[in-house]
Amino acid sequence: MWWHQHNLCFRRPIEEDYSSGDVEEKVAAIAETDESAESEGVIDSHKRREILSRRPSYRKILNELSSDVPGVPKIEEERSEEEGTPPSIATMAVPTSIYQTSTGQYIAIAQGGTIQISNPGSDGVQGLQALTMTNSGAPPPGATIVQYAAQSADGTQQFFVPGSQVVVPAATGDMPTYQIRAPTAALPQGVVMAASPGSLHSPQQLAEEATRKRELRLMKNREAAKECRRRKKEYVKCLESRVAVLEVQNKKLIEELETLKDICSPKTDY
DNA sequence: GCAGGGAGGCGTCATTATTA
DNA sequence: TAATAATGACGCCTCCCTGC
Repeated sequence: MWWHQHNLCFRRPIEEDYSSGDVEEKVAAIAETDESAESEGVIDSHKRREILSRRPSYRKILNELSSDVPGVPKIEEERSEEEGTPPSIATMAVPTSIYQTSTGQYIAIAQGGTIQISNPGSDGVQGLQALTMTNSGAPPPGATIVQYAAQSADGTQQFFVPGSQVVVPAATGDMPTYQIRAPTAALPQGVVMAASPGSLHSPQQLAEEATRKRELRLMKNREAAKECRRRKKEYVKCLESRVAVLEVQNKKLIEELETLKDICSPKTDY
């Protein structure tokens, strides 16, 4: 079976170095080699073991198990509704720009103008808050008013924006409102200007950029670790259920074998 | 109530796998 | 091949159970 091929060995020796890709092809090729080798009595078991001990992905394992076994749920690429993802996030576009606020929140501006806010401590996309961009009212030339229904915004956030853009607080209405615009006029108090990576000069700016990148990387890895643990739990559940099924099958086969033995071995009456 | 231990989750780092 | 995602390992924390 497939999981026997992988031998559930997730950690390969460090000194071993494989190039990525085509595990299945290599396994199949080795299997063919084994068939021909059996006649010669030579099996390259070491090479086979090396390739088969490659650490698999839980997602890949479970998806392939699912294709083999009907009824086994597949791991979806994105989280399902069990995670409580709002419907608007389900169709979330890929962020093209990610900014960080002074309070640590991350703002992703996707293609099409969709804006999401993510809290670093939040659980994945659950922390994302959908924003809407409007041009209502009479914004200054070149300005876009950003309205968002933040649940915990204090209205005093400062956004780090790459390039020469700034985010200007513009309270118009009940919701906190910001404007992203070029600093053609004098900057209001509290507005933060951030240079683009290409124009960073001072060590302080470089350090801030490095810190931002690190925070972003940690946040992504944090979410990845959560997702990985969720997949691992699902994978273990899948294996446990498969063990139960196979035990039942094994028991039935043993019973069937005993029945056939009784039928095929006539009693000798002397 | 309290100490101790096991289980489970989380964040981070290092490493490996995958993708563009 | 570089960038990114995925995952193992480790340490820490919290919760729950058990024995005293």
